Amino acid sequence: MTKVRTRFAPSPTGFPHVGNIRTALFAWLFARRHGGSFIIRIEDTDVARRVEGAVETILGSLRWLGLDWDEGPEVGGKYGPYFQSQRLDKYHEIAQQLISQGDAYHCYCSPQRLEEMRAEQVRHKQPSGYDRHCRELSQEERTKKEAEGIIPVVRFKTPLEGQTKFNDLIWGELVFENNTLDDFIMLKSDGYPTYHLANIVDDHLMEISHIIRAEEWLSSVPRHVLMYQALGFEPPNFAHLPMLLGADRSKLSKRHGAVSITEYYEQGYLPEAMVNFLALLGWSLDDRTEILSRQELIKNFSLERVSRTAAIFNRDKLNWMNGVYIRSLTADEFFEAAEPYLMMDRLAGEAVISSEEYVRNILPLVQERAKTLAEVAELTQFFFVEELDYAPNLLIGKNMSQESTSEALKTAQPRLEQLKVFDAESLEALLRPLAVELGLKTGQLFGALRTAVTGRTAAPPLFQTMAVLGKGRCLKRIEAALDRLTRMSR
RNA sequence: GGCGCAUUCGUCUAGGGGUUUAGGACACCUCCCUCUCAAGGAGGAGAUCACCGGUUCGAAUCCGGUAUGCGCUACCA
Repeated sequence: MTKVRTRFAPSPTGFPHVGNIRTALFAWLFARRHGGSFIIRIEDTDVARRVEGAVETILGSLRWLGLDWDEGPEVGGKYGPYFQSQRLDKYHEIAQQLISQGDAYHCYCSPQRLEEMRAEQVRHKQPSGYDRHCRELSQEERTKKEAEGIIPVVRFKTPLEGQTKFNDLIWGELVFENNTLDDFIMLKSDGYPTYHLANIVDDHLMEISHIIRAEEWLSSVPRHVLMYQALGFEPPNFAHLPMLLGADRSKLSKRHGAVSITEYYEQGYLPEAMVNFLALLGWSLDDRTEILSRQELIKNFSLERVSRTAAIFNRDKLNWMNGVYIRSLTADEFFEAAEPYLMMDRLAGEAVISSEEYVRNILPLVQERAKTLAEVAELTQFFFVEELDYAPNLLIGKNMSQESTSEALKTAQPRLEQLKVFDAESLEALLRPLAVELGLKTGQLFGALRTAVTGRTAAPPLFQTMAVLGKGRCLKRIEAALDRLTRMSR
């Protein structure tokens, strides 16, 4: 195989869609798997849809996921420039060449005429497509149009008959009848190329070996192949990836929830989990392996194992996988990962700054309970608040009354007070026998204490939680709990 | 309307003529562990392999048709 060169060619028209990022991942994996190059090319040929800052966001997302590029924005490369808006001369040159060869022509049709033509076609339920009105214009007709000041577009002169065949690494051999293709626009009247022109020119000039992109481009391939043929260029290999769908099986879009990869960062998904999850959307190693590290992914990735059916983005599975990755972190790594999210919360953020040690003690208690990093601040909130806020009846456990609960807490109070070493072992050694003494089940006593101390019925294990909280806070909270209980009876 | 593609548990998927009582994972349910929640362990339920026909001794796997879905059909990518 010749040197592998793949590219990711986003257009900066908005946020980085997870579907696009998945495409980037596959192209990156393929390049890395074969020791090739991964190139980023910005397809900014649609002036009207260009969005400020989009390029930065896209690049930032790739960096976050660890998808590094060998050529492209910021790093340069000998095939640059990597922004199509800076390569206009190349497209004009090729367009001119095709015109001279008789493989392309100027079209002076107005948008209105095209629109009417389309409406007419729809009305008569005819195949849509350009009617080739300007295909055989004479020199005089053209000079006349030019004199009128009409700026033409350039259309490709698609062969009227014959077939165009090509092989796709994922879909196999595909055949299209040329007469179902119309004379598409290559160069717009604003001087910018359309996707089709810019794409084939750049992929050729940049010596791209494998075009790995989404399935939605599959039906454009014959057009591209026709252009490659007219130009005498060797077409690259094609590999079209199956689509990513929303839960209702329609193209993944905003109404399906988070579609921008940036939202996954914001919600606290780990890049490793995201990469692993995305890789499994349309690709699999075998019938059982789910968790694969970046290195394993690179080592095993192959286009042969890419599926041909569209995949629905399954949020539940992502959550599970993110949990797996969170649990695999060391305490230090988890702290590093969670810190930025903690900083976004006022109380947790203050704690990180004023007593990092305290926070470092807290985090292990929620690590195996968190599905996302953004969740950590919420899970640990009770460690940071001054006053707990909860419904008093949460203190009263199963088969317990207000009195028995008060009694239990009151008995525990002085004993905790007297405890010399306030760690998990000592607490357990103290509280288990206490439950027996009070004639309570451990769940009853511990439940009351848990609510008193955390304000919740679901929390990390009690003894560790109390130990981290410290004797002072625990006693204060138990006192507050007793207050609530007595206030209840009035 | 035309062209193209796809269709295996709710979801992601394995399996590509006999080894399949169609395997795994998420989600769901039960039980175990257990101070709650998680995590972990053991089970369970869940797929007439879209449908119809054909080829074959034998089809989820090959072929044809139908249905459904998706993509393209822009001076958007």
